[in-house]
Amino acid sequence: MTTIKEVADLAGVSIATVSRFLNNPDLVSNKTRQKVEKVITQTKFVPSTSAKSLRSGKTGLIIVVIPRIGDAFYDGIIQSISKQAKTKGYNILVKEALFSSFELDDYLAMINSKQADGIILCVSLPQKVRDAIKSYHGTPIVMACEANDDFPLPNVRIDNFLAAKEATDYLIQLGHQRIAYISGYDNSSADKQREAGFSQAMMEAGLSEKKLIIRGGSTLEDARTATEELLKSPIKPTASFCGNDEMAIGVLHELKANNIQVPDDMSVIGFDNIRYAEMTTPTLTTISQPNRDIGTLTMDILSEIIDGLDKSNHTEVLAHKLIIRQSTSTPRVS
Amino acid sequence: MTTIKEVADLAGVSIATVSRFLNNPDLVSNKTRQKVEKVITQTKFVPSTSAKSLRSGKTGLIIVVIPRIGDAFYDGIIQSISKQAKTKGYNILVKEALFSSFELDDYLAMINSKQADGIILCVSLPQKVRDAIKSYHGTPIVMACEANDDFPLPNVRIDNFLAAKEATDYLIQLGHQRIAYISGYDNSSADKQREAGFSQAMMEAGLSEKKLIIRGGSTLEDARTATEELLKSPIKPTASFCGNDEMAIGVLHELKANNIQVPDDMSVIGFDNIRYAEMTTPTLTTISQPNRDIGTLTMDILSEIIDGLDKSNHTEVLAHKLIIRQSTSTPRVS
DNA sequence: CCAAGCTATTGAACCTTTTGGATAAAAAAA
DNA sequence: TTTTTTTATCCAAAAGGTTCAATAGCTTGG
Repeated sequence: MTTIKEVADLAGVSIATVSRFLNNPDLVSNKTRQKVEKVITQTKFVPSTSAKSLRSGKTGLIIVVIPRIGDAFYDGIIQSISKQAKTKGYNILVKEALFSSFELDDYLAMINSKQADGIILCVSLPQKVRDAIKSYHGTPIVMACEANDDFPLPNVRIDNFLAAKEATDYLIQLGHQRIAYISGYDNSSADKQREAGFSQAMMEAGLSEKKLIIRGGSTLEDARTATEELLKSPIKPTASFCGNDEMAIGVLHELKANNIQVPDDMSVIGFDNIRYAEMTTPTLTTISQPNRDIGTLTMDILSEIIDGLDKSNHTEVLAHKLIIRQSTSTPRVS
Repeated sequence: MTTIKEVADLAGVSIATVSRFLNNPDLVSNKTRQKVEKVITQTKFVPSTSAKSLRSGKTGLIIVVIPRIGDAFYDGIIQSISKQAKTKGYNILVKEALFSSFELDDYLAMINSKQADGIILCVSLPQKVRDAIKSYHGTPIVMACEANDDFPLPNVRIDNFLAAKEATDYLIQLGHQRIAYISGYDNSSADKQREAGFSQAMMEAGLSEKKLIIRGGSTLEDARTATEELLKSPIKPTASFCGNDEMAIGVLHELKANNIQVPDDMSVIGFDNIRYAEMTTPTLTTISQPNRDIGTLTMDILSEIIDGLDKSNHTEVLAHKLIIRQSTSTPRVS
């Protein structure tokens, strides 16, 4: 591993000059510039990340935390964050916070150890973590798609409450009365908001008695048990609204396995509009989040905070959209 | 940001002792241990990552490069790598190498700058990168699911050639003669192997004239143009074999949009057995890769290399499996 | 009671880079 | 030519840890 010192020696200059060549090339004369450049290319010198960031206090890195690698929803977000990050000179790395495999200590280390210049959270912080970092503030954080109310962090998202209410209103307007809400990721504030929006819509329609809330999750297994519960419920829902598309697709699959026709016997609505939502049979009615815009904006705000602007409590709410496809219809008259 | 010096001062000990408390607690007496512990918890001290790794030459980090966040196939791999990494004391971060957004310089920086203790590549290295690092060797690398032959790196994978040949043989055995191969990710050596296996099977069956090779990709858009090409081909295939499930699902969707019945008018086989493969209509025949085993083994080997063992050219080939579902059948007699 | 052997702690060197102040060399002004 | 200004380079001090060799304080054995 070549060091800056070796490069300096080989080029016959001081290490300060090499460093300048790397960071402020215009401050070094043409002649030396060439000498240094030659040595650097032939030694394949790359400055040590740790030394660089120890000295400068900058890592050039943004860590994005998502609940699960391979969840189609985060595709667009990551891509737009990545793109925007590049224009600001940052590199992004993704951390999976799957099923509490990412623990308190991991969070604290990430936040307090200057491992990155900024953090984008696409997950809600577990209670324990919130408690632990309540007063203190290390690495700047912005939340995307999520938000927590007891410990506010700047965030960019849609109005999950309103979106869920609209979706539920749509089902009600179609004539459904007995409707189930099947939740998504545990521990997601967005999911809680969605559930609240659902309940609100049911209440306003005077259907509170006929609502059913089922704990879903994010795997096929979760969908299976949720569907089971859905089908054996005495309320006999004619429609179900899922906390995310992943869950909705699982439910669709399970309903088919149980010979329940969608939408005739059961309408299904998802949330997120992932790319698979239009590839199911029937295609999935869902709510679309402007994920690329969320990503771009999140990165912009994070970058401003890193540059010293105070954006605490800053909240940006973008527009969602109900996408009507084939999985919803008026309930079959029985 | 508290530093080790501040902790030392507050606890009335030297920084060496604090460091020892952190890394070799058994070398420090009970009394001092308590003093230091108290100060650390109340100052919320977390050692600086960069200082630590600058001095020790270790980062405790493994970077995993995958083609795309949100590709369901990498789910299991990342989870198993993560789990195994944890037992070895490493933390993993994921880098998306999407569509050449991750360039030569990014690769070189990652490999040469000691940013991580090891790298797991779930993508093939672009030619330019291979050329650039041919002789030199920085951070240890192991490939998972992929391999490149001109510049061999230790790798863990299935026999993609054989798997593809088997899948094709299966179609032939069902009675298909005019078969298309629709490729997956560009630049994937695994995909090239699959195509070769397909061609071999067709040749051995004397069907080389009746084969069709279409450049697919990894997005719905790619699937759309590939399906278009598939349908207007003079060869009129009765079966198509896709380089990955993502593509196969897209093709399934496009065929449906064109009113082509699967499997009656067209059999479809995918590759990877992602979780959505059993949720499509019809469910997807595909080849399953033992992705969790691949992940675990890859991490084991990487860890050994980091510890100094020589595993260059080490190749581990695990068993794949053809999973027959509803998307394949004998061709309709016409 | 003293030499020898432990144990717990410390001081200082070191890892690699950035950067501000000092210096030398070159160019411009007097 | 001498003085001033500008430009290019260098020296050395950080940055926050780890670790080795040295030291101080105790205990043990003879």
